[in-house]
Amino acid sequence: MQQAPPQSNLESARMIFMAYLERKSLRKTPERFAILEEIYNRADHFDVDELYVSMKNKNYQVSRATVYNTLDVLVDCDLVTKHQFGKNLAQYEKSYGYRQHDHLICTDCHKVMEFCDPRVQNIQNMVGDMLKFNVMHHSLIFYGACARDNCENRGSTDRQTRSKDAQGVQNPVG
Amino acid sequence: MQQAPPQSNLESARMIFMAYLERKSLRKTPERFAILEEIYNRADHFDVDELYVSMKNKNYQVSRATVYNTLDVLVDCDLVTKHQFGKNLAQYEKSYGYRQHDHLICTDCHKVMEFCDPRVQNIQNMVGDMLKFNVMHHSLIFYGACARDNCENRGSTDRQTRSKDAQGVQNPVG
DNA sequence: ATCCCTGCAAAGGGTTTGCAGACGC
DNA sequence: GCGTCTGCAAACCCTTTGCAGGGAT
Repeated sequence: MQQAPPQSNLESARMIFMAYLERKSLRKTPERFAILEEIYNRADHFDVDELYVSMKNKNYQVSRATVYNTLDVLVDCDLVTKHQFGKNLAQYEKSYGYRQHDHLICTDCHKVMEFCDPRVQNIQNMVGDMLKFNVMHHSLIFYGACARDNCENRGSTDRQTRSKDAQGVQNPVG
Repeated sequence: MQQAPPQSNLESARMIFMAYLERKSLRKTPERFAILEEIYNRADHFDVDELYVSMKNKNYQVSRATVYNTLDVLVDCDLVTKHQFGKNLAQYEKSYGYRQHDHLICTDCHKVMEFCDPRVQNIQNMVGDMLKFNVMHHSLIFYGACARDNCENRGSTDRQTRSKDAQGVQNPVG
């Protein structure tokens, strides 16, 4: 009657982070661990500002510069993945204990869905071999229209006028 | 002893563009066709500024605003594809008469290679069906290390200090 | 005590926008 | 002639950077 505690991933991540900082001779500051914790307590995707505001709302004092800096470190040790979902706004997502997956994005409402297909890995291996390329990771995104009844901006194909329709949305990743 | 004229794609593209502008009741300005021509005479990928400078160098008077505006229109009618190769700098590429392909990017020297694997299309179709998602297009990028002898920045894995190593390169797409 | 890391604010760089004049229709 | 498109420059927004003070080692 009980689920696996969501803390377990956080705990593992914390240990991995600790080891990484040690190995690289980086300092184990409280800010770095607080940011890691905040990320691993979140679901889905987020951008820098969402993370920053979220921590501010919990009265945790951090600066944007530190958030940026720490995210770089976390991406480097593979605890966080950075995405560029077609906008000029980096999106992040925890990656430890999260099964390998790729994304579908609705170009109307910007909803993000996930899927997993092992053939992607096969392609990656084969192409890497053929082109003598040591592939470390990949990004696969399908863009299209979702089937939600309440999908916003449905059929707004008119990007002729300089409008904010498809670009100015603050929270693209639901 | 003669190759297929590179103009043929340009001619087709021009006609498609013409029809599109007509259908959308947009104006057929000389700037729009000049930009289309410049793009279809280029090879590989480019960013907005490269295109802008390239036209300036040929003494063709255009403004950046018009380049941005026209690229939007061209992307909308599928004559040009827009990429976000992990940086905050949009890259573009002509897409008519160019076989469908995906990309490998060297994280050291930023060299871009292309490959084509039909299985990607299969995955796209299957995932779209399963998740009731009308997939229009996709982006698949493999990141890794190329095998070139003269690959720059090889092994610069230290992104700890705030450096420009992996980010500040001006011409990432060779 | 050292010097890396944080926080702040300013700078940077790509993209968007407002406005006036030009020109396709 | 009307209304859209262009060109210019300023505004915008995310991200990076410089610097001084603070805290991890």
